[in-house]
Amino acid sequence: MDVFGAVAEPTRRAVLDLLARRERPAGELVAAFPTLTQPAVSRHLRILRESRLVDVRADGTRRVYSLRPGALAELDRWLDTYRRFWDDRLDGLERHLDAKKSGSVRRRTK
Amino acid sequence: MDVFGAVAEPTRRAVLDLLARRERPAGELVAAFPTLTQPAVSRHLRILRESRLVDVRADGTRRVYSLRPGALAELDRWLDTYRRFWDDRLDGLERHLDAKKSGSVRRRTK
DNA sequence: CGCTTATATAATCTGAAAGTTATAATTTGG
DNA sequence: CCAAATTATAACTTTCAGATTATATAAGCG
Repeated sequence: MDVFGAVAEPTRRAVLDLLARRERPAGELVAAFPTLTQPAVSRHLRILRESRLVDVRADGTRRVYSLRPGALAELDRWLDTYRRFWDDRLDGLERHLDAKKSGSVRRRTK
Repeated sequence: MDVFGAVAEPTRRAVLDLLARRERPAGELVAAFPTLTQPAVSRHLRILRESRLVDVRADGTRRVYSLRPGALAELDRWLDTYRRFWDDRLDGLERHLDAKKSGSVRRRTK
């Protein structure tokens, strides 16, 4: 599965959101989705692994997952082609600069 | 179908790529995919319409499709959360500025 | 060692997505 | 009007992603 397919799934985006804050062992991620079974989450993690969106490191029996930067950059590059369609008022650049200066995550503008 | 799901499909991304250069009637888009039938492409166009990624305008019997900026901005906003993970070397900003200055589409860096 | 804990994999089921053929709807030109 | 052209929709089939249950694998602990 490619990166586009990987992030198309809401649960997987939620996993990425959790990992964006901090790395977590698989069990914690399983617990974060009470409506899903452990194998279901494990399968999502496998897909995220295979599409290079996350890293895993062993810690005893635990498997600690962390976000992996590179893969999402592919999405960003794809968006480059289209960015000019809404970017002409420089909003995107302003957001970009703002995010960098403050070092924090920008809130939605609208 | 949401925007993430819409762009997850390779054919639909190819349609967006074609529309990024210029607007095109449905028939031209159908012709661009010789391995698919007309209804198959028409269905993809419907999905792109419903997810607000394209606009349609009637021209006689023709239906002229064009790219619609707003929807992809949602993807861009989602990426904002993760951008800092690969943006620390300022590459993303440089690309951003470069693309704006040159007014052209940046080639892949690697 | 076994037993428990943590996670992954296998086998299977199910529903949704995407493709096909056939047909409808709409506009235009003669 | 009628026929051709263009596009959309309907009905159906097939493929595939995502879920479940059951089981395997592997590490830590008494």
